[in-house]
Amino acid sequence: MTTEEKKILEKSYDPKPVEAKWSKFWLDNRLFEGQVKSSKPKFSMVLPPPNVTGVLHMGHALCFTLPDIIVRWKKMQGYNTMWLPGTDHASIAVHNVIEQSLKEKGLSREKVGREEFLRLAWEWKKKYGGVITEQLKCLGCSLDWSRERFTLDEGFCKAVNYVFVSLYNEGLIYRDYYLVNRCPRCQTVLSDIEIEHQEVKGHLWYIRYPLPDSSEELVVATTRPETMLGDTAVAVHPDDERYKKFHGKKVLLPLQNRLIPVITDEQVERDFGTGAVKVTPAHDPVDFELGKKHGLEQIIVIDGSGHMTEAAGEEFKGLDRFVCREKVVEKLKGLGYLVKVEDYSHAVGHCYRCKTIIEPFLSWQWFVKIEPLAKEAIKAVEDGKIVFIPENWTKTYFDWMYKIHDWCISRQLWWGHRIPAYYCENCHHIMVAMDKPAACEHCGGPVIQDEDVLDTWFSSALWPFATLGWPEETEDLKVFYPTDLMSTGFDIIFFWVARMIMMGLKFMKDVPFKEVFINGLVRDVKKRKMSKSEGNIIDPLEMIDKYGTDALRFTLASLAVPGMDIALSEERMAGYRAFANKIWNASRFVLMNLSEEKTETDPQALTLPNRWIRSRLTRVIEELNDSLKNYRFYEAAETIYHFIWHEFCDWYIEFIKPELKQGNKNTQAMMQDTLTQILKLLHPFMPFITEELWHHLPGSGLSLLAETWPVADQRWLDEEAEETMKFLQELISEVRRIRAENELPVREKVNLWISDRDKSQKLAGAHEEAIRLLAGVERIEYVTEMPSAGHLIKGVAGTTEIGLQLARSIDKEQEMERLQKELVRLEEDLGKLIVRLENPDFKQKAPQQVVAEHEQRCQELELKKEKLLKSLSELREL
RNA sequence: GGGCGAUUAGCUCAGAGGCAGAGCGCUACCUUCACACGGUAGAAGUCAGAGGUUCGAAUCCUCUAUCGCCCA
Repeated sequence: MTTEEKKILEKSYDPKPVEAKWSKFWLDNRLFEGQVKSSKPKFSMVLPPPNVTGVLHMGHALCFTLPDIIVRWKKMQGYNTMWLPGTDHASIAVHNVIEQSLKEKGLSREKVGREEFLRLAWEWKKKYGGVITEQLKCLGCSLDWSRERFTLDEGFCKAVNYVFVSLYNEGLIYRDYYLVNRCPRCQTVLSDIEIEHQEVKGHLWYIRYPLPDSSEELVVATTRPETMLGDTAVAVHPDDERYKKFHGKKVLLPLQNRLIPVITDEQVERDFGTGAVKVTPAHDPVDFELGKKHGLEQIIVIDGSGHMTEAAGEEFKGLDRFVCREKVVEKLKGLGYLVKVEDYSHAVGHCYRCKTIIEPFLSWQWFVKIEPLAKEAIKAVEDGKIVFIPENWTKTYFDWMYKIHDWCISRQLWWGHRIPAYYCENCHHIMVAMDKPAACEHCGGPVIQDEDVLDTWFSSALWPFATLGWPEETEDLKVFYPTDLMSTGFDIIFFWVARMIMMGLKFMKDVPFKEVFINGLVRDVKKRKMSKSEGNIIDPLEMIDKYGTDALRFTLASLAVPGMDIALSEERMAGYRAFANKIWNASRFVLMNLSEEKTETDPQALTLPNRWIRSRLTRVIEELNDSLKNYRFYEAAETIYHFIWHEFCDWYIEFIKPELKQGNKNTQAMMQDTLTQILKLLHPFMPFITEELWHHLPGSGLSLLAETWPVADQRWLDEEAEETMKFLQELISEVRRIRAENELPVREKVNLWISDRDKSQKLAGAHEEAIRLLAGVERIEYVTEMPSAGHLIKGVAGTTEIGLQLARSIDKEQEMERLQKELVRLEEDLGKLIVRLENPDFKQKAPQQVVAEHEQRCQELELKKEKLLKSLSELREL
């Protein structure tokens, strides 16, 4: 930048050109890339890969901004940082997109075939898969794009196959004929955790199952009458007196005219319905277990698309399951089998992708035997090798891990990692291998590969190490695994975090990350989930357009209280846009007041405001480090915000104006240096504006990101400067307050009297110019004896009495009223203190320091009260 | 049914034993020379309710109410 460009700043900050410039600059200069060979300590992370189908939403914005703050902070602290980005192939989501587009053309996946379908999917990925990554770059995240990965790229496929084969060979992956959750719309099975339970208002139908050749009958209650077509038993509790006479008998299944046994099992809940339940092993998870235990036949009456099968009977075959329900009920009613109907609400499983009601479905599927893996994963957290932040998520994690079910990993989809299992067409022998066997290892017959693909989460579970080149022994793997931090939402602790821990421990023999930071959900201002149907989505790109990326990032950081959901408000964002503008203008002021030649600071000759701001800065650095170390982003944001606006701008800059006017070079240099430190501290939160401003300062280098993080040098701490400054601030504020209360316009200059002459002259004497400027004062008098209240308007700064001399005369009544009001307020505070101090228990039991603080405060208030009373009596005597 | 969290200024939220806080909004004054996306000053609270522990509770414990989320 030329000197000319450096000098001139626009009057207000325009984020757009600045953001475009620096995001390109950072990438061009490869500032985000991790180094394989480096003497620095490493800090690595992997980005939770967004779906290729994704468009950037606030959840992403939050989940990516927070760790970016950490990465930039770490990098400036001298770490070799590496944050690996990438995308997830999102099996079901892409599958649905392609199927939809086929449907629009009057085609279906069956019609075009697997090969063509996959060709279309890859084409789609090429075209749209980069959208989300481009949007990510807008956020200014310091991601190492040279290491970008995709869960379906070549290396990843190899890793996935390797894992599948290994686990199979160890007996941790098996194939079973099992009742699984199937989405009839997506036409695939889903794992247990892909099911969302929702309360649904339904009915409880009571159906009569008669005993043949008898007038007796059993009445069963069910929420799904259509499944009765597949009943193979009725179950009662063995101790249920009502039904003892039915033990060992058979009942007639209406509509189907089959005889089914009455079985007894302790699992049966006697309180549910009539205490007798129908058993449909092929269509209900509980009944499935019951059926296995009692050796019952499994009759499939509903197929994978939610339609009735042949086994349901001629009359119902081909009907949709819900149409069939109505028909069955109607039929039962007509034949007198329906006893009654009750309203009943119960939880029903829905597909997490398309919200269709799940159908339990009996079929051959692949499973991961999870217990041995979960055991290690539990231990790692118990041993503190992985820490959840906030820690209450640990409990949730354990709760889930202890009652974990085997994981159904096969999906009846085409887009994804095809299961590396092969079947002999002759003898049906199963072979699991990295590559397709030429022929059956038993009989030499031809082999075909399993049609199904793996659950998307199976591959994402390998993300922290497969992205680093595993199963090859790469340098990246050696340097960057295990990663240091995983930042993600609580909604995928089970889907993803737990499984990464299991797979990492299994295949890398080490945890995939040391800390898991769980951020909240981003909600709208009314705390509702953002959703398209509600129309309450706040689009991050729109916000960036309106307020700038830095403002968006700062808003998210300031609202990120660990463990809490975020209610995002646009007003707040506008506030932080103003903050960006404030920094812009503070920098503008600094630039306008720098002299041409380069100056060095002389720490020995610093004036009060400089000593004060450096002392404060030192404390702020400590506070920031502490907040960031503990992921208290909101706290860090508040600290830096307050420091910049209300200390650096409101007091420091205002205070040094006289010194600058006098051409104090030392102050100039100090001001510039302080601004530099501030820009560094703010950089992780607001990378764009800070980078831009820093480049305007003389002596800047390649990038602020490559600079070192400020160190809290204890030598800068200056109690005396802070004390003096506090007095001057109180003094100035008190004058301003009195001015405002007496409606004195700025132009009407007043004279200021300050008591305690020796002390106050020592504190304020050197800063009269600043006091005059900030308080609108003409002449300052230091006195030992204050003139009486009739001549001055009185106030107290700290414990020092002050008085303002007006050009016009004082309104006695008004002034008395003002003082009276203040006296009342003061006495209230004092009263509370005295009550406490007069309590002997307090003095005895409270810590000495607390007692001392109370006593000191009490004395101060007493002094103040005395002065107020004196002023009042003086006025009264007038 | 089990679990987790919330309830503090008009709004959004901090605070986790020792003076009740911030931002926005509101009121009044101010276009003073970095900034009106600004400055100065101000008003605004039964810290959901009831008990308890403590010298002292918004903060710890128990219960209640309301709202939200997760799991079954």
